[in-house]
Amino acid sequence: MTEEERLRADAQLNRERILSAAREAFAANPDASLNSIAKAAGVGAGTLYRHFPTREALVLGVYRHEIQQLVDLAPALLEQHAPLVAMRLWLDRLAHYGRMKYGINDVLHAAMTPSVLGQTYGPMVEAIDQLLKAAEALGLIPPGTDAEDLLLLLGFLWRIPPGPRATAQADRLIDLVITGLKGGR
Amino acid sequence: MTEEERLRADAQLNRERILSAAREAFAANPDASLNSIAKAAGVGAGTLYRHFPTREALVLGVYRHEIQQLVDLAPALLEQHAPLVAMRLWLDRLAHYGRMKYGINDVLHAAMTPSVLGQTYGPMVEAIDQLLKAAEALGLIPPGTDAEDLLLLLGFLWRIPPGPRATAQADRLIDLVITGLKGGR
DNA sequence: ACCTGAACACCGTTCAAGT
DNA sequence: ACCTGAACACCGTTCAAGT
Repeated sequence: MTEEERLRADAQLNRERILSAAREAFAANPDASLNSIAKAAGVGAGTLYRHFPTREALVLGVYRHEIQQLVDLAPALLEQHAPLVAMRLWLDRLAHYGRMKYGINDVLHAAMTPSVLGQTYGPMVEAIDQLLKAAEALGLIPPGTDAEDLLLLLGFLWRIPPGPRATAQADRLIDLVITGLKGGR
Repeated sequence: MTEEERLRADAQLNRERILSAAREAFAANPDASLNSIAKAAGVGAGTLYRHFPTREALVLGVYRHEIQQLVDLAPALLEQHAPLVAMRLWLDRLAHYGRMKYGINDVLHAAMTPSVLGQTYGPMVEAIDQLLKAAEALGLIPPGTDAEDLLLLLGFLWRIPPGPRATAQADRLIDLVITGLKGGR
């Protein structure tokens, strides 16, 4: 990233310290306070706020790579599988992220909101759109399903109550969604 | 309610003052602080906390009647319409609640969580179950869909971004869900 | 039996002062 | 140009003291 290069050396170091401390803190407790993260990072509160003006921005910074992996996975799956199989596998992967307790729930929620910082929202929608378009092209689903609609619908994935039944419930609901997508075909 | 009758007269009055103040406060701002609500109700903070130990409990108290109306609506609709039509109308109503900005989003979220205070969760699941069972009985949908699954899935209704497109988006997604329920029939 | 409201620990956010 | 950290206003929650 060019933006990162332009930072002064100490600023760059602080940024990495904050991200590292936040990663640990969120893993232990998704609601960790920003002040406590700043302290753990050995950094003034104001420094954290300049690097990450909002809580969402910080969470997004922490999970940037994970989200990118998810986005990159869509075209990769489409190369190796039939569209609806790729869709299914991608949704399983999304559900997997939803189930980890790293507080990634919040980030995906943030990634789902077409907010100002939505550098992540766009790519997520695009990934889903690729999957939809591939299935449409083969006539597997009726055309016209909106990728943003689907992303909104998929929000249930990170609200599944944790526990041994979580995976089965996710599977059942993904089945229902895919059936809905096929629209009677 | 027998419990309410057993309250001392002043306690009963305070309870009503709190609910009334909370209703107004939440209408203006769903994130209104509990202290500010206690002050607006002319009541000590401790009093609010004894009546409603958690924020959820207070929000639930405020919207108790609205939720009850929604629950009662399911059997009423089933008497006058075919099961899938009743389902559709009920979901429209649910979406309508989701769209009002009264902070009812929070309450429905609370009503969806099988939490300790779930006096509302049970009835909501039951209402959905009635709609599902009626459709199953006529073979309109395959048997076995779990009402709790469906309620979880429906969470998108109160996360629809407000605006002129909200209604249309809700309609599209409800269509998709109903198609998914029908499972190819 | 119920209520009050000061007090506590903590939160997000800002900003003067430093380097 | 960037950082520090005290300070501010506010939060949820508790609990001794009242009636």
